[in-house]
Formats: sequence, C-alpha cells, structure tokens
Amino acid sequence: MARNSDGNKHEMILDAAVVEIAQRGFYQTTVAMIAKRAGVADGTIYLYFANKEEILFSLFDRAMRRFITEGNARLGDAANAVAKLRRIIELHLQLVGQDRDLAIITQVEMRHSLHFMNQASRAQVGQYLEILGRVIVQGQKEGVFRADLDPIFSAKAVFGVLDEMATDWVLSRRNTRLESKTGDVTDFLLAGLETRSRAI
Amino acid sequence: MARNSDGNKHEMILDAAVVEIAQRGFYQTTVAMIAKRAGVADGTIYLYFANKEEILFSLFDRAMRRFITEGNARLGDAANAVAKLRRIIELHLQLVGQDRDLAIITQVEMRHSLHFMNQASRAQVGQYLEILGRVIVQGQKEGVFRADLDPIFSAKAVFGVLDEMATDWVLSRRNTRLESKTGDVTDFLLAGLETRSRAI
DNA sequence: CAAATTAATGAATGACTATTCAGTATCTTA
DNA sequence: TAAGATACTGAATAGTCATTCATTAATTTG
Repeated sequence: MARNSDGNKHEMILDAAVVEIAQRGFYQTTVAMIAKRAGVADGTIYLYFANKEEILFSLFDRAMRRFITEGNARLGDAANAVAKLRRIIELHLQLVGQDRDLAIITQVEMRHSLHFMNQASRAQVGQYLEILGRVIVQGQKEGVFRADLDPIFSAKAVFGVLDEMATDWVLSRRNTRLESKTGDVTDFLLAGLETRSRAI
Repeated sequence: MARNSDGNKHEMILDAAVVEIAQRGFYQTTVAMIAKRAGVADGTIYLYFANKEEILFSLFDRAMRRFITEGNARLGDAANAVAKLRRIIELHLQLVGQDRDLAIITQVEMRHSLHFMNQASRAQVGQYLEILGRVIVQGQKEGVFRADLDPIFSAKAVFGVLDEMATDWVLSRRNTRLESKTGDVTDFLLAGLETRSRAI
C-alpha cells in the first residue's frame, strides 16, 4: 500500500495521539498505540515526527495556533478593557471546554516536566500573559481598573483563576460545562480589578 | 554491611528522590539514581517502597503532612475571616517558597498524570479547598465578604491565584522570593472577595 | 560464642518499547 | 508500460531500567 489515500496523515496521527495520551498519559502511551489508532504502521509515525516527544510538542503547537486564531477572530471588536476581559474569559473557558481530551493534555499531561514547561508551554503562556497585561494597562488608562495594581501580577492572577477552573473541570467527573463558570469568574475578577469608585 | 547505621533510610531515600526528580523529572530519574544519592543499594529502595511510583506518592504525603502541621500550628489564633485569609496566603507562599526542589515536584512533576492527580494530589487539594471554603463562609457571616459569591467557587479562585504564583516562581530562573508576592496576592484577592460597602 | 534474625547488597533477569530499515506497494513520468 | 520516485510497512534491533533474590554482613538472643 501507499500514498496518502484519505486525509492528512500528520493530522490523523495527532488526532489519535490526543485520544491515547488523554486516556493513559504520555509515558504510558506507546508509539504503537498511537499508530494503531491512527491506522498507520509504527514506522509511519517517524515519517511525520522526529520522535515521540515531538508528537507532544506538535500537539501543543496545533492547539495553541487554533486558540490564537479563534481568539483574534473573536476579540477584535471589543472596545473597552472591561469588554475585552469579559471576552477573553468567555473565550478561554469555551475553547478549553470544547474538547475534553485535549484539555486533559494541556491541563495535565503537558505539565509533566520542567523541561517541557520551560521550552514550549511557558513561552506560549508568556504571550498570553502579555495580551492580558495589555488589556489591564488599557483598563487602568481608561480609569476603570485600579491604578495601583501591577499589570504583570494581575495578568498572572487572572490566568491563575482561569487555569484552576479548567484543571478542576478536567479532573471532575461530573458532566458540567466549563463555560458555565464564565459568570462567576468574570464577576470575581472584575471585582478584584475595578476601581471602587463605582462601588455599590 | 547492615543495620540502619545513621539516619532513617526511609527519609534519606525521600530526600534523595526530591533532589533527583526535581532535576530530571520523574520518568527521567531511575531508581538507581535515587539509590546512589541516598547512599544505599538499588535493592534497598524496595525494602522501603513497593515500587518507584510509591516514592512519588510518599513524597507528596510527607510534604502535605508538614504543610498541614505547620499550617495548623500557625493558623489557630487568627480571629476573623480576613485575618485567616491573610495568614493562609502568607503561609502558602512561604511554605512553597521554602524549598525550590520540593516546589518543582509539587508544582510540576506531580501533575503529570490524570491518574496521579485524581488519586493522591486532588484529594489533598480538596481538603485544602474545604478549609478555604470555610473561611469564606465565615467571612460572609461576618458580613465582610460578598454574600453573593459561591464559597466553593471562591475557594478555587483563591487557590488558583496562589498556585499560579507558585508555578510562575518555580519556572522563573530569577532569584526572587515567592513570599514577596504576599502583599499583591492578599490585596487582589481581598478586593475580589470583600463587600464594597467599605469602599475605596 | 553459636545460632537465629534482621538489614542490606548489587548483579542478573525479564519485560518493554522507541526507533530503524530492508522490503513492498502505489503512483508518476517519459 | 517500464523505470524511477514516493509512501508506507512491520519485524528486528538495541537499549533501558524496574524489580528480584541469592548472598553477605551486622546484630540479637539464648
């Protein structure tokens, strides 16, 4: 047999990897298992990826690219900082909550090594934190966010809350939707960020 | 040779494991490496632990026991909810920030498998979340925390911020102290929790 | 002090699995 | 349609490492 008959094998392998790794974890998943689910021979994996670890890296890349594309597409119009922050929270929970297997990998599997966290993952998270930071600075300029907050710190705090919600959702067996936390999160974070002049 | 000449071997092995696993990650660390650093033979490890994974579990247990002991010892006197929350934040950052190797393990290495996260780790985090939740309920009864917040949600949000600070600290090479974030965190979280009646 | 008991050793085992590569099938081109 | 290129296969390889256990050493007991 030969020749890419149906779909893109690269994609098919990544899709298979998501399912297998989510189920068993990266180290318990063998290359053979991924190959089997993808419907290719073991050796074929190595025509598309240099080694097993690169599958994980590619997985993260693909997810992050989608995340950013989708994000940009849906964030553009938001005018003020509060609207932007609302949108980011909504988007984050929506996108992570969309695919549980992928979420297992980003929230759990991918954090398994300093090496990895430093290399791929944190660089991307860093970009995300920068975007958040800029929104916070904007809000401070608009006078709606407290001026005394360190934007870098605040960005991390926001990310921390979102990330914990995501992890909690992944680990809970219940059949809730992650999106359902959007209101609570927005409420809590805005309370922490906004100036009190508009108080109740 | 024989007979526990110097210290408790169980402890010595765990101490060695912390260093080795922090350096290389759990899967890159061999039992032989741990044995070597602990100054015992490979086989000796198995007189104290059923298998390699149990070393990781025990590590977490020991850390958590210390965390709780220290916590109880230093939390007892705090009277109102705000004081308690301040103390918890301070304590969390102080205890995690005390030992970087251990922090690498709790913040990174330990999160590498759903299996583990479900079993050991999350059960303990659950207890911690309960304590936080109770403090928040107390604050609501005292009238200082917003009554409309879901305590369970709020506890997770608080934990999320603390956990993100810890992870960020572990992954940053800079020589900061984690404790130095105490003020910012307290400030941010109280703003999110407190009623606005006491405004500005 | 001679059994008997306990603690520890570390070389050998056995299982596992990432990766390779010689071979096979399909497709393209001239 | 024959030769060449391309894509894929999957059995074999080679290395790694958790775990075992026969043996040795120290300690205790009678």
